[in-house]
Amino acid sequence: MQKIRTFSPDEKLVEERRGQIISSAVQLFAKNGFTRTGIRDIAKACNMTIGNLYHYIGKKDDIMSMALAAGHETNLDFAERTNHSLDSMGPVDALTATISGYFHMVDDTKDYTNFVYKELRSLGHSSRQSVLEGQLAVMAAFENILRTGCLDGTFTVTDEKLTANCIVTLGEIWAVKQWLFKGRYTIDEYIKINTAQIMRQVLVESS
Amino acid sequence: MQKIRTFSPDEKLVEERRGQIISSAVQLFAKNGFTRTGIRDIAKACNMTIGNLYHYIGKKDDIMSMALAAGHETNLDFAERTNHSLDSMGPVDALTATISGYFHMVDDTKDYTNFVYKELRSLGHSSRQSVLEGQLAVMAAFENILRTGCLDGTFTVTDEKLTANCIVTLGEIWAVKQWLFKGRYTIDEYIKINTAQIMRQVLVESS
Amino acid sequence: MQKIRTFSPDEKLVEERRGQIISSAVQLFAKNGFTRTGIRDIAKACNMTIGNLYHYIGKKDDIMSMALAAGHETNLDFAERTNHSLDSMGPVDALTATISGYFHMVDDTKDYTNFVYKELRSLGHSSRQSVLEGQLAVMAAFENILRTGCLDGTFTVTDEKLTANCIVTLGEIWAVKQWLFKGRYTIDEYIKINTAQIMRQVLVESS
Amino acid sequence: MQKIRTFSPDEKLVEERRGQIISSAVQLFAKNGFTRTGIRDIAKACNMTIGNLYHYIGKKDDIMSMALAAGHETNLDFAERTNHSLDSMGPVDALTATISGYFHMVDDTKDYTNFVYKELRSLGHSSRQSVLEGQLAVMAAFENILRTGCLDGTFTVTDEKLTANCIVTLGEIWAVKQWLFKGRYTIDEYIKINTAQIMRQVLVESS
DNA sequence: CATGAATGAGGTTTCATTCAT
DNA sequence: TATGAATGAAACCTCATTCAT
Repeated sequence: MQKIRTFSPDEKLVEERRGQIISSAVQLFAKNGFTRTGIRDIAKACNMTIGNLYHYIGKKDDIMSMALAAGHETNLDFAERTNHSLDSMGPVDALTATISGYFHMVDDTKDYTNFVYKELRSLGHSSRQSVLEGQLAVMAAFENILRTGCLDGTFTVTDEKLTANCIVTLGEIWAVKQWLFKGRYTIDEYIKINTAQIMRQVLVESS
Repeated sequence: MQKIRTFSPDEKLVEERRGQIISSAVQLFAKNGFTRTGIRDIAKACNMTIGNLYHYIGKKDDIMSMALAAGHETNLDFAERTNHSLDSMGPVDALTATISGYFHMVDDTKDYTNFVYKELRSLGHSSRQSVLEGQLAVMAAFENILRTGCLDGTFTVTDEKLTANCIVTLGEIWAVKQWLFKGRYTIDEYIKINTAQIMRQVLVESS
Repeated sequence: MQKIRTFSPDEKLVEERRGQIISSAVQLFAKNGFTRTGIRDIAKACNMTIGNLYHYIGKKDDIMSMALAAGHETNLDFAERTNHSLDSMGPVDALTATISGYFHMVDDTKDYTNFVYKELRSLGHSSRQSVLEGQLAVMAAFENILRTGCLDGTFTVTDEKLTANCIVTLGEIWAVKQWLFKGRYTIDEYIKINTAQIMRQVLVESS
Repeated sequence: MQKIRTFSPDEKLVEERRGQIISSAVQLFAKNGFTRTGIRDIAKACNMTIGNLYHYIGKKDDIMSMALAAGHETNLDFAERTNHSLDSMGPVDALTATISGYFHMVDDTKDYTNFVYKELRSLGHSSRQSVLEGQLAVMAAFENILRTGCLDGTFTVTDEKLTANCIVTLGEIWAVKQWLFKGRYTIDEYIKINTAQIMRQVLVESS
């Protein structure tokens, strides 16, 4: 988590420029992958010259680190918020709300999800660990809801880990398989159908 | 599907060498991505010299094309075999067998699956179409079973496409998220649990 | 010796700023060389911003020119003072005093000496000529003393040029080979021993 | 002392090409310094293309390392040979022969000497130590002769280290101050005069 | 059939210099 | 007078591909 080199003393500006860089870059990374995306492409995409871009980063890899860090934080935040949802709701509502929240989050950060699917396996050890940590936190949040539901008899689940993974994956796949869903479903329809299916899986059968 | 250049007239040898090249390359592509994998790495991995390797391919891209073509064929074969399964079994058995068959196939070709997840979005239009066609064929096979089951009252499914996608995805994810499953489940356990879950989703509730 | 561009009409200030710039820069040039020393490093070392620094110089090369000019002047001054020393002293005292004066001067301007040793060969023709002229002036001053001593029978020297060069070099080497002398000799010890050795070389043997 | 990357398995060729590279590069480094010398310049100087040059080195720095290593070895060899000279000669002959040998060696490797004078201060710690070690070995060889001569009453020297340094420096300066000597002295004349001077310094005065 | 040295275009990165504020 | 963001040329380095042996 070391500081990234910059030549500018103006922290506000640095933050702003880095934001532009990351969001342009993640789009390109998601489409073409890290290696195929040239610095020139990134610079062009965020209307900077190459030289200027390098005032805000130290090297190309830094862009990836920053993008991963941002996504990681988003995941941790989501997990934290989710863990509070059980305070005010029953398991069924909590699960419904969390699925919807997660799927919407994925929809808002499609590029990040695709980028991670593309690059995860080629990341260095520490970056990779950090990404996985974020994903595990989200899964743990779902597991928590499922476990609570099992304890009070609302849900019946053989293996919470696997079910949580299934839910998370269905969300991610929305971003990853856009080619399949585009034009067929809106995100809300997709959520509705999948939520129904998931509920069929986990709810105790009411005779 | 244009012919790939070779300098050798011996088709047997060409076939053999290309097989070596593809299987070495797909491993590397899955781990490091196409661009990060150098011709040198591929040559080393299959114990050829660069010069010799270039006797059997025309350019680096050809290796990718060949790998994709091989995967495509595997998918089409699988779909075809599956479509015959209903001739001799009921929908429940057919679904169970097909899930198992598909998941095992993914397990046997993990590298290919990861490679596709990594590179699909950066492929050129025609290669991409061809890959998607293969995936759709597999999905269609599952849809076919589900639809048959619905017609005879065994299954109840809101949206066959989505359910088929869910099944296929759960299979692929076995390869893609090895970091999550490794050491926790064997492929057979994974199949068993997921099959059970899927059945809960699609089987008509027997009161 | 063309004028160096400045945006400031205040000559006092220009002079002052340039002094700061040169002394910071020469230190860095001596350690890292001209090319490896960035404008940024120089600006930081003299607590200016890049923009401000460029108000007092036209281009990076100007800093080098100014540094060389300053050293050149120091050399000429030294040579001039030396040429007067024979007016009031005999050759032995004059030589002793001049050696001491020269070695102390080198000690005071170590950075400049190292900088010249590093960069001399890569200078353009005219800068280079100017530096050499300064060095020759100093050598000539020593030659003059030696020649005078030879004429009056105090010294015996085969080749005044070479002996003068030897003396000057022993002085310069104090700055250049600091790694060898540091902690072993003070400048005054170094002067004492070397003076003795030089005297043994040049004094007529008194039987 | 780690191996330098090469793509060629032919060690003979690698050795040969590296020899060409080093000798071309050292010339350029001596004249323009390491940083000002571009890879293009080096490639041009040894009639290679940039790409081909990079088959025999890993990075520009490697060229410097190799050049330093070669010079280092030359120094150690010289020191070793010198240490045997006392076996068969008296101190006076040994000193005369060694001075001549050393000065000739410097003359043969002028570029290396100039290169070291230019770059020593900007080298990283370990390269630097290695160069200094070589220089100290040569100095120690001279010290050894001087000390032997003092013990048997032939020489009288106040400080062997300083005298050894003086001798070595006079040799190096032949390469460094070519501008001063060129056209005035041949290397043999330079050796003759300096040897005489040094002898005057170190020989016990015979009344 | 096999080899690997050679090529050169294109990628990333650095840095002196300018100029609007 | 002072600032530092922006520029773009040029540096280093990689790698797919060819071709003489």
